[in-house]
Amino acid sequence: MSSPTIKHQLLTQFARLGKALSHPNRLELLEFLAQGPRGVDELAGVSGLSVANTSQHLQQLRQSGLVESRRQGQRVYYQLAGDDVVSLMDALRRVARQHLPDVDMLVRDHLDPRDAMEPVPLDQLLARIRNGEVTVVDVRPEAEFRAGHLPGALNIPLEELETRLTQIDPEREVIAYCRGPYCVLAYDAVYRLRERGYRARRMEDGYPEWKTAGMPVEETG
Amino acid sequence: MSSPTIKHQLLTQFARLGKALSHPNRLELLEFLAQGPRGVDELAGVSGLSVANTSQHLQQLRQSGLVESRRQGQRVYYQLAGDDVVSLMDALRRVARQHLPDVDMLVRDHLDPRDAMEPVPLDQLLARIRNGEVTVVDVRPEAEFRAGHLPGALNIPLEELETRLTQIDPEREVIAYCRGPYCVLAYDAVYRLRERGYRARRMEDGYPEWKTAGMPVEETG
DNA sequence: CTATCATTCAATTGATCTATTGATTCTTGA
DNA sequence: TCAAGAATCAATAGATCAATTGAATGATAG
Repeated sequence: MSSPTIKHQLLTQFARLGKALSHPNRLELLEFLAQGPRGVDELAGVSGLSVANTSQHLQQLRQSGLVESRRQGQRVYYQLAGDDVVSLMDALRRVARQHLPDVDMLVRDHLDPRDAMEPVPLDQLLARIRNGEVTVVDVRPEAEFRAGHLPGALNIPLEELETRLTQIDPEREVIAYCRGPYCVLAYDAVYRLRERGYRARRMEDGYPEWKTAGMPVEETG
Repeated sequence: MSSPTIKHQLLTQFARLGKALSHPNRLELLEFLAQGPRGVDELAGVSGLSVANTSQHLQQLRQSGLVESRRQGQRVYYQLAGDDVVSLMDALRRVARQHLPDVDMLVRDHLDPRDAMEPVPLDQLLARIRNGEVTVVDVRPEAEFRAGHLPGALNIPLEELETRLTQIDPEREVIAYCRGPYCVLAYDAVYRLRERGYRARRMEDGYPEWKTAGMPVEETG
């Protein structure tokens, strides 16, 4: 061994990252943060955790280098440390899907059946948006939509889908998207739209991946 | 929340993967396994762990889906579950390097100074090997070399480097490689060769990445 | 300066993880 | 069938981690 000490130090550091990814609550927080910066209470709200607990998990994430925080007024905003964190989570999901039978089963049983309709790849979609061929529907809650969305997207949170169907042209194809590849919102939306006769498909991946891929977005700053 | 149960189940499964990556010894085992299949006692030997401990870590890795095992005779061989596992580890290293100051410091202080010489990218190297322009030196132990190596590579384990210098043509450029991007063996080799006046450079990444990239290899067996 | 809100800290308990030890299973060769 | 090597299993003690609780900090509005 040329330098076991350095090697071990490096491995210990890498393991810190793994530890950060080893708790479901932290992974959920990372998924929310992939949407964009969020405050602590906001994150506590959507994840159903106590504020103190959320804060502690976020600090672990910060110490592991996955997220950063900045203070703005009396609240603290957390955000992913970089796009490579999104890539890391993608790699994690891909391996899980590929090699954990339980994951494959969950996805197959609960998500895939609704998705016999193949998802639309990002790059193809951009061209069709510019041609005005499709109606892009963002089914996330309004707050997330406001923080950033696809160009020309129509925001219809899932709960309002039935009541706002009239806003969607039945002649044009509908592309729904939400938070990410395993976000069920878009699946649900496509499912319900198809039930009503719309030609609906799901966008492959979600908003964070779209943005990470360098595609144009509309942001409210 | 459309289906919190499924979501939570998925996150829990993803967390299993993170847990597998949360201990330095397991990461080290994964790095060795990235070289190719290995027996338990072999892994225990190179990692310095007891056989029982090694076995238990390997079983955790297997349960997390990262590695597979098969019995051959009286010994059990473990191997990575797929190339996506290598990608996952790459993503992990990249994020660590980017966002953990300690890692960047370690790499900068101990590895980078020896590497002012820029590493050779994989794709460029292949062409130069075929032209016969370079001497490719594999500095890993002989056992690992035998399991698989770059086409035409010369195996000179680091300890034997000084005694076998005569086998290297001083006129041709030397490209050294070993186990991976953070393997210190190749750094050491380049450093020592340069001390003696050779034109030596390091291959970017190591044998596992080369093989994963679909490049040609020579395998025994 | 005080009251209030958002966040963090500190301390506790119960749960999970790790390395070691010694016994056990499984396979091969005699 | 028996003995030996390889790997796993089972049980233990020490360490680390997670969620809760209540107190403490930091920033803003009045």
